[in-house]
Parts: sequence; C-alpha cells; structure tokens
Amino acid sequence: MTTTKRTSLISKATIDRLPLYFRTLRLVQDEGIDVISSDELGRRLGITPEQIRKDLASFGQFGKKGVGYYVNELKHNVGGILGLDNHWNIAVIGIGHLGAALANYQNFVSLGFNLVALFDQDPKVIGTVQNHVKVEDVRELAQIVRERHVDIGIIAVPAAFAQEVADQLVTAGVKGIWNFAPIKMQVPDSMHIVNEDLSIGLSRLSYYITRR
Amino acid sequence: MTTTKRTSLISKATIDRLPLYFRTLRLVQDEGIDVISSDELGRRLGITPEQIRKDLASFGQFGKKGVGYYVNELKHNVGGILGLDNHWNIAVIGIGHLGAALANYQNFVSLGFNLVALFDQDPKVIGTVQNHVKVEDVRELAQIVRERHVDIGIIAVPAAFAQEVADQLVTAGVKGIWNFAPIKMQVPDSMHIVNEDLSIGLSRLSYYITRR
DNA sequence: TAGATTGTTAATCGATTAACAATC
DNA sequence: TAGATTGTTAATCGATTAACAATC
Repeated sequence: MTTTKRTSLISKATIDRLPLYFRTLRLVQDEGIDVISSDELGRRLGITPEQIRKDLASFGQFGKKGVGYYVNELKHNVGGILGLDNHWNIAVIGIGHLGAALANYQNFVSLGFNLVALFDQDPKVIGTVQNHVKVEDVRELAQIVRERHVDIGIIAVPAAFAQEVADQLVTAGVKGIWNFAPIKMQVPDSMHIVNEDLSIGLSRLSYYITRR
Repeated sequence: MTTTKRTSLISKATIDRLPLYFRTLRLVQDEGIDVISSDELGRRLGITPEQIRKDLASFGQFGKKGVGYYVNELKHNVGGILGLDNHWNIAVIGIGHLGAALANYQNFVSLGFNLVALFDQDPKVIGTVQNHVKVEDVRELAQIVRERHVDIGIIAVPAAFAQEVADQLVTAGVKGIWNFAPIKMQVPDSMHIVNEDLSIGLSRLSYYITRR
C-alpha cells in the first residue's frame, strides 16, 4: 500500500530528480536487474543514497528493509507519481528549428507522451510533416486543441509571439504549457507553466569556466 | 569600483538568475530607459526586489541609493560576471534535429557566443551547412577543436555515443561541456559540465497537471 | 542469527524574506 | 529637506546530510 503525503511538503528539487530515477530504473530493468539498493541507484546517478531514500519516502514506502527496491515496481510507482501513465497529449507550436527538434524528440515518446498536433504560421511550413504529424495553420489552434484533446502546449515560437500563443492555449483549455520562449509569460495562476530557458545553462557554463 | 567576493559564497540559484537580469536589462535599454530600480526589474521578471538586490550585492555595489541602477552599466557588469565578454567559441557535436536547432539558435549569438564548428558522423550530413558553418567529420574533432580554439563543446549526439564524445572533448582541451544527452557523464573533476535534460521539464509539468 | 538496507528523525547547511540603516 | 531606493544584517524557511532504530 502506498501512503501519499501532502503535495505541498515535497521539494521542487525532489520532483526534478524523479525523472532521473525513472530513466535509470528503466535502464537497470533492461539489464535484467530485479532489485536495486539506494546505494547502487545513487552510484549510477551521482546522487547520495540518503537523498534518494528521502525523495522516495516522501511519496510512500516503496522499498524492503535489508533488501532494496524491486525495480519494476518502483519504476511503475515513480512513473505514476510523475503522472506519466496519463499519456498526456502534446502539441508543438512554432515549427522552426527548435520546434522541429522537439517534435522529433524520441525521449518524449519513451516517457509516454503522445504528439498529436503541430502548428505554424508560415504557409511554406503548414502542410509539411514532422514525426508523422502534419503541421496545421496556427489560426486553427483553438479548434484542433479541443478536437484532439491536447493537454500540454509546447511553445517554440519567437519571443514576440509567445504571449499571444500562450493566451490562445489558455483559452483553448490546455492543462499546462512548456515554454521555450525567453520571456516572462503572463498566465492565470491556475495554469501550470514550466519555462525552459536554454540560455541559462550556457550562461552558467560561461560563468564557471570564466572563474576556474 | 567593484568588489568581487569569493565565488564559493554565491548560490547556484543566483547564478541562474543573472542571465534573466542580463536579458531584461537589454530589453529595458532598447526601450530607452537609463535607470531602473530593483522594484521595476522585479516586476518585469516576477522576482522580488529584495532577491535581486541580494543577488547583485554578492558581486559588488552596482546601484545608487535613492536612485536605482544605471541600465547600461549594470548590463555590462552582469555580462562581465557571467563571462559573456569572453566571447567563447562553441562547437556542436551531433547535427540531428536538436543539434541543428542549437546551431541555429540566435539567442546564443546575442549572448556573445561564436559558433565555430559543427561535427557529425553521418556522411550524408558531413559537408552540409548550418548557420554558415560547415559540418565536419567527427573523426577530425580533436584537430579542429584545437585549430579553432573551441572553448565549449555542446553534445547533441544519441546517449550511446555521448560519453565517447565527452572523452574526446576533454582530451582536446575544451573548457566546458554542455550536455544534452540524458546520461550521467563521467568527466574529470576539473572539467565544467552542465547537463540540459529536456525530459525533466516536461515530466515536472506532467507531475503538476496530474495533481492539480 | 548476522548482515544489509530501508525509512525517519535530528542536525546542519543553504537560500529567501524581512527589516532597516545608510545615503542619494 | 523629504522621498526613494540601495546594501546589509537578522530571521525564517527549505533542502540536504547524518545518524540510527526498525526489520527483512
């Protein structure tokens, strides 16, 4: 039995480690390993075993004292916590270089997401196909988002158009937005939005190599 | 005069906010604004003014009490702290969808990075051009990295080849690695590496929309 | 049983928020 | 001067690490 504790008590850092656990458990399972200790999982990920046990314990008791964690069971539990078993429908808006890369990113498929729609504004791009999905005119966004039950909208348009697209996604009723445009988006408090700012990582690297 | 404090005292979270300050200062400057308060900067970014003042104060005294911060001066200071004025040379390894997107990402140019080399393994890709740079055979990586003084290697190859590429980059003498492959990389302690794991953000979004 | 390993509590460490003196 | 705003110290909050009892 799984005891689920109050969401608010769980650290943001913990949630960001769960996908790493999930991925490693899958790799471990492919190697034919049935049981794994927090020690071994930690060794593979460069995370302390205490941290891993604490993270998992915030969601329930998944291990067996003196034994470890059953890989398959833990993998399903972690996947469930992350909501991956909902197999969310995703759509990418803005099929430039980045949007096309996201549309073709196979790791999303392996996490259980379904790519159901692509949108662009450029007549030369509309009608082309990426990863077996046809690019639609962004003017039909609202209608298609509803028809295909899009849960998550991925914004890969230039910064100048991002807010407008976000507004349309909110109106069309998506559950969450994954934003790659480097701007502070205005969305209702109830809308979940995750910003993916690629220049932060590169700037951080610049910072570190500058002062080593 | 700028007082620079010990690096170790500065929080990782602070460093990740600096690129946001830098970008906003540039936007503000484009609007013709000469002076900005922590309050206004915070309003634009959704960050508290106290946080911004604290972040900046860890690197020196850049503001004027009762006045605010001179936009141009602060922008240059923040850029300098991030090391953007070094105009680091970057190379992308793996010109698939993601690698091509990174090679064409204009925000990196605007941060002062220079794209100097692209590498792939596929004969059909070698010789093609992305963003005015020709794709070279990855077997020539070591030589070209030295010739063109590559500072940062961006790994966009499939997970199975990522460690091998990292090893070659380390041997060739890059200063830092920006890794998009979803694996735990083994590099010497002296090597700076930033991992960009796109599935974390999407998984986090899945987590939040699952339990709203 | 003895050894291994979890889950949890307590201690420490780090980051944010609040408050306010300094000063433009 | 009076009002505005920084820079810094103190207080709070949150996350990680350490320690260990429970138990397989």
